[in-house]
Amino acid sequence: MTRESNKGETYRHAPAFILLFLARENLYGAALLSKMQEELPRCFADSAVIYRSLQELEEDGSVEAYWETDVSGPARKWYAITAKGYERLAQFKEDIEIRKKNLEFFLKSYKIIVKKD
Amino acid sequence: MTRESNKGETYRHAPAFILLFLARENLYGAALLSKMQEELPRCFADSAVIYRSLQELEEDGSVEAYWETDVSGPARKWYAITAKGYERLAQFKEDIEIRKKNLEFFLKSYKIIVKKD
DNA sequence: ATAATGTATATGTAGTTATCATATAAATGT
DNA sequence: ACATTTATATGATAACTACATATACATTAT
Repeated sequence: MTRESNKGETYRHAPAFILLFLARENLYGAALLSKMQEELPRCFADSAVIYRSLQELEEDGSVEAYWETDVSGPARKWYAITAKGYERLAQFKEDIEIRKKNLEFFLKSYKIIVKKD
Repeated sequence: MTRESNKGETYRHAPAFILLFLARENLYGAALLSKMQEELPRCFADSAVIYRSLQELEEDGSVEAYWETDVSGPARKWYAITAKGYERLAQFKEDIEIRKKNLEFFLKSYKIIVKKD
């Protein structure tokens, strides 16, 4: 492998997980990142992934944004999931179920191969 | 999203799954691809992924190759997993367990959000 | 006043990965 | 001879990732 760096562990989950978190509550970018880092077993996101994915989701119409300027500190751009975002979230869910099955196939087969728990 | 094409669903599993299949039995590229397409819920691999990943794994020392020329049809390049390949497979297993947890987090949260089975 | 710090959004860019199409080659069928 | 089948391999473009860096505003310290 050219890739011995052990980097590149995000696996394109970003939009799916962002929509998931926004389905629970409206969030601005930095808060979204914090929540993900707290709650995900291994968080795949850094601020670049978050902000760029949010931009893409906004262009796509999956989320809507509004600025909060009346708080202390720099303005926050809050995001809310839209009807289209819920549709995409449902599609991601179908996709993730299949991906999970693939991973389960791997782990089941691995267990047989190494013959130990 | 710039990416409305609904393509790009491989998520970098290729080397992990190739090593898994080679841990069960030696295979040549085309046979490996067939097995994967049969056994994986959604196969992420096409022949380009298979052959390029096999090359990378060979350069890496994770697999060894030998040619079979005494069969009908074009020569087959068989692959066997090495000790180093088993090490990498074990690393992939650790990685996949965590990724599975992320997906389970997604599905569990999704279930709560949509409030239906 | 102004300099440093903290919070938040955003982008530059180089390296890596994925996709689809296409190329090469040998044996077999007609 | 020519097309078909099986098999390995690569070219080119698009997409994605990672880490660094930039921009901006407000608060706090000097």
